[in-house]
Amino acid sequence: MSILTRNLGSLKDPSKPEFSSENGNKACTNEGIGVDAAQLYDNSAELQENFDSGVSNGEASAGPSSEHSKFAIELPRTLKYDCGSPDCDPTPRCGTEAGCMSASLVQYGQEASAKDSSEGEVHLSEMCRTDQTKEGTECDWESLISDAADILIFNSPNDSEAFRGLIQKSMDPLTRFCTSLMSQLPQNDVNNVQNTQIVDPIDSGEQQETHDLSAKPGEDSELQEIDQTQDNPADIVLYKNMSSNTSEQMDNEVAMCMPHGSKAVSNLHRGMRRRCLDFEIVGARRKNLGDGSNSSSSMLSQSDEKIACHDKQLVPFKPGGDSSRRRLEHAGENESCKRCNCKKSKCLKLYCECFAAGVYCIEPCSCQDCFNKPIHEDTVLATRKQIESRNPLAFAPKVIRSADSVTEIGDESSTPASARHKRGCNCKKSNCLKKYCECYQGGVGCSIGCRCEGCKNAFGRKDGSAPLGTEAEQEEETEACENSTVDKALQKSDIQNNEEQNPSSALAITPLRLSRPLVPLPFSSNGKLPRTSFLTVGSSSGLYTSQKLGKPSILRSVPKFEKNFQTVPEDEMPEILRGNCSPSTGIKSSSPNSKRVTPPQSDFGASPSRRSGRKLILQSIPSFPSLTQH
DNA sequence: GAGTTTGAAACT
DNA sequence: CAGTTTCAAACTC
Repeated sequence: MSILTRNLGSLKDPSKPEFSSENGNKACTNEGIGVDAAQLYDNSAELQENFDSGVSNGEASAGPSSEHSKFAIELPRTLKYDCGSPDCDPTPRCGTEAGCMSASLVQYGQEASAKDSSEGEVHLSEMCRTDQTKEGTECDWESLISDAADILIFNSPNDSEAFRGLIQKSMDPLTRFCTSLMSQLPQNDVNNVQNTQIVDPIDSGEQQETHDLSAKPGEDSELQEIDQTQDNPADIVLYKNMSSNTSEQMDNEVAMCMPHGSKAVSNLHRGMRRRCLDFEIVGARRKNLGDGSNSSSSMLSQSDEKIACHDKQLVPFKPGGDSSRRRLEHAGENESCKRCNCKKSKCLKLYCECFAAGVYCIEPCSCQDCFNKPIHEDTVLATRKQIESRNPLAFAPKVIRSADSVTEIGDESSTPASARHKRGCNCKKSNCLKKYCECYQGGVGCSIGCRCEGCKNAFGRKDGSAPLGTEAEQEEETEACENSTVDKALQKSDIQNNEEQNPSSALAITPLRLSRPLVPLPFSSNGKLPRTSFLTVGSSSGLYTSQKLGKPSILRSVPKFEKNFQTVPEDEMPEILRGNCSPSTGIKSSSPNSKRVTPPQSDFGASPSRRSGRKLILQSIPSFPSLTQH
């Protein structure tokens, strides 16, 4: 609790000392580091603007959509955490996304603070209306809901409750969403809520699908276990709070749907903030999983892996200390979770993988003078803002999934791979055969946009030659996905990536830095290429698709899938939204450097993978009106 | 584990 | 915008 409170306080309180931590003095010296709360708020405003702009681009109903987009962005990110899809490589990406989430959430909260509560209310109410009235939007809601569920689980339980209704709703027809939500809230008992929170997040992944039903029964048990197993009192407290505050939260939920629940709105925002900040909870959860004693653990195991990846984000704070240790152990299993080793950047530059990934540094990091910690949240956000101001895509996923079919982007076609590095590499000596190469590292082929020399990228050469060529590479590729050929593989992986990376996805301007591009940690701990890694950002694709296709198509298609799969893919929404949000969003975006940036493309197409269903959903999700370009 | 290589990020 | 420097990861030994 105390932690939670602190976090909230820090977020809300502009006056809060920027650097409370031991490093505080250093931080001040750092340029750009010392940013005041006002700046942060400004960021929020900017974000807001981005969204609005996106809206303007889109349809008339843009207003609401903007809010949607916000939610979508945030929510999706969360999903990533759990998304444990069986296929998914529990790679670091997860962590990254989580980080994104946190960041996004934070910003979101800031926005809320900065903005008029009334305004927020309107948006929310409109959202509800929109959903009710529009089928297309339904998808959005569902996705949002599912996302929300994830958030709830991983982030603060309290907040999650607020969404509980939404989550439940997800199961129900959207049309009834708001109304039912309100009516249901009262009926729900705490247990259910908790269960929902826990379970839903998991759902996001395929596993989730499989486990959803099974999981629910054990939800209570799981929750209990958490309490029992938790080393960290703080975590326990949080979970318990959830139950205690249920009524209040319920109110909040209702407010969300309620047209004029300014209070509700504020609460909601607050909740989001809390989620962002309360990583401990997640950690607790993880611990739980890590203990593996639970019956539920089995189902969580997969997601757990991912979660482990998120350790950084999830466990920025170590209230208890023990928890972090456990996590580490856990994480150790998956080396995929990387930690930085920054010496001079203070982990506030893109040099820092953690920072670049949008995640906080955690214990395992060997960094020095690290400011990339929750305590320095302000600094981190400010720095981010700075960097983004320089390069809006700085935090976008480095690898953008693009549909092969999509030709608009142009260059992309050169590479067989469906995904591309947003800027392209500039390798001179590695021949794009080592992880020095971001394209290779990201499991994507080089494209025309790359300035590499002697490209031999196993995933696809710059010249467009088939991926794979070198024997050694083939091995890797084979491992990774046999994919060199493969769109399918890519798609499959894309799904994961989308969920994970997307957040920031490609989309050009991600208003909220939330999403962190997945950290390029595609490679498995053993150094093999991550199967999923190459997949890349699907979300962006979603966005792209939406733009191209236009809302109508999207909306129509989406609902269909949604119904089939209640779980909505996390990222897609956000990406799409982002795309809208960013004025420039268009299909292409150019990096400040004039380096080539490939917009995310969607490959709607299908992915044969088992996740296909899910993937489709994600892509289709972008039903937001604002998304459509015209 | 230390040292080297590499290329992105940052700076000029 | 190009060139240079800085940085930290990737890699090698």
